[in-house]
Amino acid sequence: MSRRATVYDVAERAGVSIATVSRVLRQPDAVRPVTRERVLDAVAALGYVPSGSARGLAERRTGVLGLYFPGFDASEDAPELDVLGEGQASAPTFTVADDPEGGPYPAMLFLDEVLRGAEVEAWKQGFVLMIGVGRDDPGRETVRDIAGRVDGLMVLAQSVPDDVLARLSQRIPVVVLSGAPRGDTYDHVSVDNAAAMAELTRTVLAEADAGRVVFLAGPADSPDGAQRWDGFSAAVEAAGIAAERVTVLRGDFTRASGRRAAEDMITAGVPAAVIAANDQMALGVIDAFRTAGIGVPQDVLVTGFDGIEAAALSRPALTTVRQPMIDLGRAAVQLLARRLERPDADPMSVRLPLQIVLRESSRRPD
Amino acid sequence: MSRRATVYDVAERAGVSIATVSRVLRQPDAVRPVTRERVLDAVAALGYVPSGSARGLAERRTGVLGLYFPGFDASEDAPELDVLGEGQASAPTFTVADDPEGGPYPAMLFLDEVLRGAEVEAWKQGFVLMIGVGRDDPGRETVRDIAGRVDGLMVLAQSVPDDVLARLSQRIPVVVLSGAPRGDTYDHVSVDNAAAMAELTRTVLAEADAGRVVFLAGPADSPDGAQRWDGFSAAVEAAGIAAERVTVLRGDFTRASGRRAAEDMITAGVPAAVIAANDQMALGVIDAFRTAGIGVPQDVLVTGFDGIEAAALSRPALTTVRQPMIDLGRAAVQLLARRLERPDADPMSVRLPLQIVLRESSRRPD
DNA sequence: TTGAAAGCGCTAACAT
DNA sequence: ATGTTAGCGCTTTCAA
Repeated sequence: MSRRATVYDVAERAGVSIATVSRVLRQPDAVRPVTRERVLDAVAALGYVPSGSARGLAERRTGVLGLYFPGFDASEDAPELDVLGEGQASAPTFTVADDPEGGPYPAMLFLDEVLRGAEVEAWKQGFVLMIGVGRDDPGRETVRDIAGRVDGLMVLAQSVPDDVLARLSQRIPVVVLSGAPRGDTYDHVSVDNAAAMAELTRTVLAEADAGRVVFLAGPADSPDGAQRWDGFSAAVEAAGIAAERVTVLRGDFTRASGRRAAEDMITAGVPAAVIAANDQMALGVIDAFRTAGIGVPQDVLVTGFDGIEAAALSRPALTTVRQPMIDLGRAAVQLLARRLERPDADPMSVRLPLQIVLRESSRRPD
Repeated sequence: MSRRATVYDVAERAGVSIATVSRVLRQPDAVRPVTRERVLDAVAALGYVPSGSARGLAERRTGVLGLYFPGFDASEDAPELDVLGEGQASAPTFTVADDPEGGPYPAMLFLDEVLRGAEVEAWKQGFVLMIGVGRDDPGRETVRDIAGRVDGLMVLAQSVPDDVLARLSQRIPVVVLSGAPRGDTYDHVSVDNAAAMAELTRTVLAEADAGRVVFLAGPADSPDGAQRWDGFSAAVEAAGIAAERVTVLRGDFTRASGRRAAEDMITAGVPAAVIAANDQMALGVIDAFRTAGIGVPQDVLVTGFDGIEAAALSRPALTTVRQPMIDLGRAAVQLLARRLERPDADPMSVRLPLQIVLRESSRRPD
């Protein structure tokens, strides 16, 4: 890996100018076949790979789309992994075990699916994807760093403060994912959290006494969480119960916080139904109830929100509202691609449909 | 979004030179506080975001790691999604349904988990990740494109031909994931497919007649698939059966191909056990057997390989060999980070342990 | 069809 | 502490 080959090296070796080298790579037909071959040979011989930075600088575009999100839920305390350490050679290449309960990592979650969608669509459209995960940087370096390297940026709602977002969008198109629309400065893809939660709540209230329902809320600063509360409280009020009278517990969207909340409920008296602001917490609730010997749905109904995979596969299967996560990612890419083509088009807001999925956990046995 | 602000604009507005602007951003302490403030004000006022291309060119490094993989399994025929079309406004914001069977997209698969691992580790180490998914490009443009934009590249085994890989590694460090080690030119992270498959096979042979076992192989060009076959055949021979006598069916790692293979088996006579080269195919086999009223594990044992999530959650739960997918991704990033620090270190090969997970599908009922 | 030369926007010596 | 300047490696007019 001596010194990296550049256009100059290739040009010299092929006996042509750097302009010709560039042409061979960009518009091969503009070069005489003989010349082209000579250049291609030199390219191969030198292992020449064009510098993306130089090209990006000269072309003033990169062909890369950025996706930025806040940070990892539980993965922040991912276990240490040190493959570079000693003692590798002596380790066994496999072990045998009876089905171990859950590994050290969480299952596929919201972000993974959004990412998958973005990948698929970027791939279809011929873009490359750059992924940045926020760290606790005061100066918001990471997101700016990414913004400087891409043609367009997708950000998860609330992962970036408004002022930073405003500045970034001065440089490149920005698409905001989910959450409440933020004015109409940016392109936006969202879902109708409130409407779906209201409907889901109505369904539950058909089976459970509105006065004995507990709402398990998300973190106070989550816009999605807030919208879900809005939908819930609207439905409860419509059923003739003041929202203030409902028991509200607050979690942080993690499974563990759901377990804790359920333990509190057990202490205070098991409710008729628990409506959680996301699946993870709902699953935690079910965990804790099971441990305590309380049956779902026999003794208490439970619902979630998001539609992660684990919700479909839990026992009992969890009633939830499925977000079109993959399509959210895809839509964001489409919006970005569109704006890159037509920079001056009006900001567009796309609202994707949610799907309420009724399953065992909310269906009182006959 | 007039013209993008550059260092020159900022410098002019702040009444300083471009060098000072650059300093304020790179080494703030080297600038007098008053000056720094002036510059920062100008930055904010102009919405200045440094160009990653220019910076990368000048610094000769980007801080980005690349991850390249072949293409999407089944997602190539992902359904059309057109969010930009008409009629959006009138669409309902949600729908209600009883638990729908499987959506249009596959569950979280091998690649998704590897990706997650890479993300986590890149995040920990302060790198940004660039993801490229291969298209059927003759000139291998995509991977070269990525290689030109990153400081180091991770590729999935067999997703890139040897000659291309060799060329790329002339420019930047390359880490190859999984599969058989390719000489010792690159850093490498792999697993011992053969040993684990041999052990798994032995376990199955303890319950099923070796003469009545079917091996469901992967595509002929998969090195992982080949290694799994090696392990299987070794175990079978050790049991006193010539490998040639074993019935071998070939699939392409998809669930559908597993279903087809099972249908063939049903026609030819249901075997005592099916050992599949990956989980997807094993799940397909179970699908088809269930449809035909053949019980797993009562009538036939089935095992997979990979340890994807769906394997743990299927009915019956699938015996498999769990790959440390997340750790594979993390290890690759660690290897890359190490090499960027010490470019001349000897190529390193890390072998991660597999875990054989015995579950219902291979456990003959008492 | 090919070459010469002027940027693209930034960093990092080197001067001051 | 700040300014000047020479690249970094490529694309793209404009000429020849």
